Amino acid sequence: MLFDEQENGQKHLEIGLHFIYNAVVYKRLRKKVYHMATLKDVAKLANVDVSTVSRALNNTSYVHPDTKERIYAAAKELGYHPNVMAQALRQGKRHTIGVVVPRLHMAIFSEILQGIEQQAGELGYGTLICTTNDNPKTEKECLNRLRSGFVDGIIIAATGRNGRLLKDIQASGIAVTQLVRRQELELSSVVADYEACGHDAVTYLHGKGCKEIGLITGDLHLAPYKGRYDGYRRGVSELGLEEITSESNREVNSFRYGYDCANQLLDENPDLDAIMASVDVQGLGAIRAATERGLRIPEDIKVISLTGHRVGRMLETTMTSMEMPAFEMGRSAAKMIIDDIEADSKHKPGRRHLTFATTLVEREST
Amino acid sequence: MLFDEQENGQKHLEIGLHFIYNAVVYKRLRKKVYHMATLKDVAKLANVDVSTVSRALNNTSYVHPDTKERIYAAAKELGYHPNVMAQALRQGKRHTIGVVVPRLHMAIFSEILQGIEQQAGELGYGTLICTTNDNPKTEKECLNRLRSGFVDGIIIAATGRNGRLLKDIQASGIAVTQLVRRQELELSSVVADYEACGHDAVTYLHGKGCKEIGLITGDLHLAPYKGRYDGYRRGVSELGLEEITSESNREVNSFRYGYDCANQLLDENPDLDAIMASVDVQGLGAIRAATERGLRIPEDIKVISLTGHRVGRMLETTMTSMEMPAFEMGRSAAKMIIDDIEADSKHKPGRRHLTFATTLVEREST
DNA sequence: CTGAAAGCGCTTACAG
DNA sequence: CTGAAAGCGCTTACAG
Repeated sequence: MLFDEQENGQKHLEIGLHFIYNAVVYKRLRKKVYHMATLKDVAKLANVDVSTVSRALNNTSYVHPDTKERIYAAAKELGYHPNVMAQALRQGKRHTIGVVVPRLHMAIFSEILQGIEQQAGELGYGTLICTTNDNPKTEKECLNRLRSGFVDGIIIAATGRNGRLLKDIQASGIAVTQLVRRQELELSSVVADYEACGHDAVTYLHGKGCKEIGLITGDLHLAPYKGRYDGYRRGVSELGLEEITSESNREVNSFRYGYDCANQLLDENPDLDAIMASVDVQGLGAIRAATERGLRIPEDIKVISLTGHRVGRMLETTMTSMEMPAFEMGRSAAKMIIDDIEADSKHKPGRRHLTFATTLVEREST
Repeated sequence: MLFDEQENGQKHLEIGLHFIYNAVVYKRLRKKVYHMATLKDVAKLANVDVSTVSRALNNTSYVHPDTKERIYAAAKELGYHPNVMAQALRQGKRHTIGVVVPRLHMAIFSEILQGIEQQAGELGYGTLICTTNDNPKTEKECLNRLRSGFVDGIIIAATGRNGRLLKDIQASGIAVTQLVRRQELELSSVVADYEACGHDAVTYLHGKGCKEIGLITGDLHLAPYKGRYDGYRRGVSELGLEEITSESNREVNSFRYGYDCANQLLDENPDLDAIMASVDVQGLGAIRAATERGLRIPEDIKVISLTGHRVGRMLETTMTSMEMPAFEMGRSAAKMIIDDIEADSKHKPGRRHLTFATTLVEREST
């Protein structure tokens, strides 16, 4: 079989795939109960008070050079590492931001995440990542977990079903920024211009001579799908073309989704000359479906993805796509939320919405 | 140009890609200083001591039903969420495991991660993910961050350059399990049988009639590359074939790496009839290189990947690969480390090494 | 059945 | 320049 049913599911077990355990216990480790060195240990060894150690180590006020030296030596000798939980509890700041996304695998989110991590890292923040698989219940659990003291802020590509909870979280003092999906206008966001993206793509294809342009779409409750669809519709209407769309009830970010929709589009529209896929893996499915029917790409049919992902460049037929500056979007979202977190409570920057332009990158599929 | 230089780099900026800021400040939020409800607040409202609230909420000892009801009502009214930092500080357990991997994007790690997350979730643990990009310095920073109170255990696909640090961390009471790469025999591990994988692949290709089989390899300091190479060598020697390998100084987990190595192999061995790629993205590069030379796959040349990743199924020419049970490996690693964490300190299970078998999945590229 | 107290590891006014 | 003390939010023996 070509692909298995669980392509994006949790239980990924290819048929005929077995595994064996070669559990070899090499040696039983004698358990020594080590005790991570604490400030107190350092203080005792350096013969000063814990408060002095704290000040010396954090450079938070003047400490006599000699004392400082003793303290540093003691800390080094004991391999002292501050306990971040205690620091956080005391200071009310965790220097950590939570990132909640539907998925990482084969999705634009893994590119965005690199931007978030880089920017956060530069500003001294760590990230805590949760994947929801677009399940509102999972999302809710993630959010509740994060809100309970793990993070100072949350960046989320939401399902749109926990808007109330997100606003509660924001109200309780944890910064929230929406990423990719602007579901709530009351919360800050960093997104791409999906409407223009859909419009530009259909206009481009028309310019290439296409007359019957199909759109593979997704859940229109989600802003990006809605935006692309709106842009497509506007373009189609401006150009005097017919609106042709398809969707499926499979996992939306999947090869199979694109494959099924493309087949449906081709069945119902024998003269179809272009397919617009919402995301790259759908585009892969569409390319495969067209190829199986003996259609040549791009001669017989053109394929474009509306969410450029790095895989598009790596194919036998590389894929034209509308690319969003994923890395920069990640950086922006991180910057925005950290600004929020660190702002003096009297000067919170307030809600902001950022929209990035997308760019057409021509490759071989059009 | 076909691909840009930063394919796997940090600065992903496709040429000609610009972005605009449409920063629209919709409304300035009046900052209310909310104060997350604490046990104390609940206690006051329910008119009992904090200790009773704690016992009631955690079901940790009998509490009078009436009292319990008052407490539940109060907690609900205040929207109480326990502060995990405080719990962790008090209990010495964080119910969180750190996961340190080279990358998530287009790599097997994102599949493994799903297994880790599922298993951890079932056992009440969260995960904290760090990516190192195989940079030992970044890895060191990640580890130091994690060890300082964030996690109870660390699952790592290591660079192999911080072995000393890892052992220190283990010694300091934080469980450590190696994943995918068994670099240190003193630390537990969950890996696939790379040696058999390389051997089986070359044997399979020979069975298909191939006589000149090239291997695209990587950093032999890393156990998986070393293992596959050893297996390949054993196979080649058993079969009386010539050893043909190639490597490049590009980012190892990249399309370009595979593309360059395939071209080198084909330049130096005009009769080459098979290419074994270490990972799927290399395989994509090899397919592309072969196709550009007018070679047909699989008729003129066969391509196989030694690390099956979901993308292999989604291509115009689907790719044969040796697949490891990534999801199960993730589950195992999580189970193993949580067993370790929760074991009574007198009965630590000790070091264990698990090796999973890989399975050949035939597709169209061979 | 429930309260008072100690303490997890830190930071930070407050004295001196 | 440095110490003593309070407190972040919780849990858990110890009493009663």
